[in-house]
Amino acid sequence: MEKRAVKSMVKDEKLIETRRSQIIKSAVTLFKEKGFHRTTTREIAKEAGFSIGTLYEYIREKEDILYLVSDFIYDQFRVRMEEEASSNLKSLDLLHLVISSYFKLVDDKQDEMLVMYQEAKSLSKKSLPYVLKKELQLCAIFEKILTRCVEEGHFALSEKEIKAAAHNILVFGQMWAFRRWALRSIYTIEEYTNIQMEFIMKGISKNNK
Amino acid sequence: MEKRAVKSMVKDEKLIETRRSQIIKSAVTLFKEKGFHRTTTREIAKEAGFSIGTLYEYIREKEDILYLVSDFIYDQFRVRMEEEASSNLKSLDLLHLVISSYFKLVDDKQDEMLVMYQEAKSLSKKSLPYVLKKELQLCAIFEKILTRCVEEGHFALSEKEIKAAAHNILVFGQMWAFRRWALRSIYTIEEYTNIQMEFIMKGISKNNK
Amino acid sequence: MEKRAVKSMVKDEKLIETRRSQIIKSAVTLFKEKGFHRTTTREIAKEAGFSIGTLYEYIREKEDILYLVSDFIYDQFRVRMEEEASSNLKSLDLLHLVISSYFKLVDDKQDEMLVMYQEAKSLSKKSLPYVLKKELQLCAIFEKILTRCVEEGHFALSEKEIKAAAHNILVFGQMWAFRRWALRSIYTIEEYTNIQMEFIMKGISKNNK
Amino acid sequence: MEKRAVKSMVKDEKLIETRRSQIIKSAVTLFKEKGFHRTTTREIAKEAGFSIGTLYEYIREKEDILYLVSDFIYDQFRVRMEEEASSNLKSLDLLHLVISSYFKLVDDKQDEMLVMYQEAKSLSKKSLPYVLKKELQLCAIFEKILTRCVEEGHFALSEKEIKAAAHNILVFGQMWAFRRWALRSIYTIEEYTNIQMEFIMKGISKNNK
DNA sequence: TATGAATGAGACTTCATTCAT
DNA sequence: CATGAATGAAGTCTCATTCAT
Repeated sequence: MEKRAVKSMVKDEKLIETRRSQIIKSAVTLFKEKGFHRTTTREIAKEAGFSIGTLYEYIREKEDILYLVSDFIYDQFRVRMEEEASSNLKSLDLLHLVISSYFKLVDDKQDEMLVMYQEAKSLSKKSLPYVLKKELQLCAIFEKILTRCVEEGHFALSEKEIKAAAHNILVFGQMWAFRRWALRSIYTIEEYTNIQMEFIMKGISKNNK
Repeated sequence: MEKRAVKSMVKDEKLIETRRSQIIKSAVTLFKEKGFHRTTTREIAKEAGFSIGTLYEYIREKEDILYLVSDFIYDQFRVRMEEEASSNLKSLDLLHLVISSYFKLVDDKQDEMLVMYQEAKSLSKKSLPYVLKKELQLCAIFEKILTRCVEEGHFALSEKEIKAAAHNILVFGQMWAFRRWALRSIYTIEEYTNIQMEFIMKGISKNNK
Repeated sequence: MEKRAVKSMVKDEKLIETRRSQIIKSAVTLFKEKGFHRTTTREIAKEAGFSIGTLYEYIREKEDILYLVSDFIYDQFRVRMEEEASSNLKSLDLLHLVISSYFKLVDDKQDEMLVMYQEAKSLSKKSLPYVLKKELQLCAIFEKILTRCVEEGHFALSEKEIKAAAHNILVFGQMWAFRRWALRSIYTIEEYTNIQMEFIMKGISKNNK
Repeated sequence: MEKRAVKSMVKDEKLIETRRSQIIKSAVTLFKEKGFHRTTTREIAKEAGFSIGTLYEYIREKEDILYLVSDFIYDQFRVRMEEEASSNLKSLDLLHLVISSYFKLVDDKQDEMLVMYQEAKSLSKKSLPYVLKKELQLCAIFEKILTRCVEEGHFALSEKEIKAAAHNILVFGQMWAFRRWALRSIYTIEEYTNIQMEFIMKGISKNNK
């Protein structure tokens, strides 16, 4: 199974989906502001426009909400990036494209990113593996493109170097969210993208050294 | 002032120092395990070996503990890295040295790092600026060395590129802690250091592109 | 606004009223016995027959209870006295009537009076003005009657003397509660009323001196 | 015994007296400001200029301080008033003199008065009788003078009326302290004294009615 | 299904009092 | 006699979760 099941008292699957997306939306708004621990379930229900009782019809415990949120955000990212990654471009161009649209996405979803990276550690042992797996899926997108680049001779990277590069790209995106307190006063997202893009491309380049 | 004052009811400065380092030690142990929010002040006091009353003789509120912990960890890093950074080496060698000892340090203090990066967001508006400043001080260490390298003609980097590079180096270190769930199964710290070192050095290198 | 708002988490206004009067009743009982400061919120909840959590659904903080109690007691007095004060009597008879029924009321609500006068000083800056205003409303009832008496030529009192007389009457009532340790062993309430009534009537009389 | 014994660990009686008057002075200052319950023993010790440990060498428990304070204030009043009461004047003049100097004293010691009347109810069962007795002693001063006045034919008052009058006088003084929130904006102490003096004198006068 | 009042464990924090130095 | 660090009981308040309606 790709997703961890979150038990609901309600049968109507459609309704579950509707309610849960309301929950997620409200939760993101609030977590952004005050973090997971300082947000109460009551607040989430209120923000979502229904009662605390109703909230608990769609989740079993507070932690479920954090999982739903994380899951949702990751899916958003994955879907968008897989879309880009399926473009019919030459591998090197694709790499550029996906990196820069990833950065753009991060800038767009800055708050969501922040929530995810700051609250992920609050996930229970039960949920964490699911979320980490999603992170690896994002990683895999870059790995695949990088592998193609290597296969097509653009770079000469070992397996491990490819993995490292993929992680690095991902983290460079996350940085823009979690270090925004420092970065935003120095760079626009375009500048940041350019500088990091060059850093990455040189960092995985062949010759040199 | 470099540090935020944390009020204590006790007068004996020596004792304050002793007790506070006991508090810090215990807090790190517990935060590591359960995070700041899930750790109770009672647990911290107990772990430190004294009563809850005594704990509150040395701090004013729970958040003080998080500040003390952050402050302590940053100081540890800064001191160690400033030591390294004052080595009498040629700039390029110094860069290598400081980066690799920084990575070693991160590996060593993995738990502390994790605590710091995961709980920093729980710091109050009051404490946060002090902690962010400390992060920038670490950043500055790398900036200085990079600037020297540029001045000595090893790289051709703009001001903004230097800053980006410094942040990147710092984050590559932090990654080892906060992505250890993925990285540790792929790399040893030495491998990780080598790969990232190469990535960095190429990333800031002159030619190529 | 005449009353300070006390926030409740509960929406049902009827229920709020019910619960709050339970709270007030319990609080009076306990404050009587041990005073505001020595009474715990837990005890109040228990006495009221619900849990501490429920108590806090109807108040925001302990001090709210004291305010509710004061407010309630004052209202009781005001309502009863305004009723009497609207009797269709000649002014002088009305004065006698209202004074003696006020004394009777004080005797009746001895405990409540005591609580109010002993704990009022524990009211926060936030609540105090509201309660003092209520005290002045009681005062005003006597002032009005006295003014009519003066207008009808029964007494010759200046504005300031009227105010003093009103305060004196009020305090003579309160005395019966807060000096009961001394007075009850000397007088019955009827005796006390008679003696003080004469004292008052002579005290504000015309001739003499 | 006139006074309740307050146990001390220290033998030197002189020292006990010195320290206790320091304690009383500090306590009055603080009680004035925040009341007995909100004042901590630590604060009292600090205000008095010695350590909490030392404080507890001279008292057994916090409540002792309240007793000492009450006892001290009453003594002040009694001493001053007995002085006045022993003047060689005709009874009626003496009554005027003692009443007006009592009112003056009350105005002078407004804060102490307030403390006493507001915190007395916090006295334990153990101390209360002693303090009430002191209040009765003050009462007795007026009773004695009034009795003389009656004996000398100035008024025609029964035993019970004398007692009531004495209580009334006392309470009129206290009022100036505990209703100062209302009275001070209407009267100066001289006005207040004059108005109440007339009220009292008429209130106990013979003829009329 | 939806509601929201009720619950109570448990969190943080204070402070009177003790006792070794 | 003086000190002040240590103690821990007890207080206020919060909030996730339940359940009758």
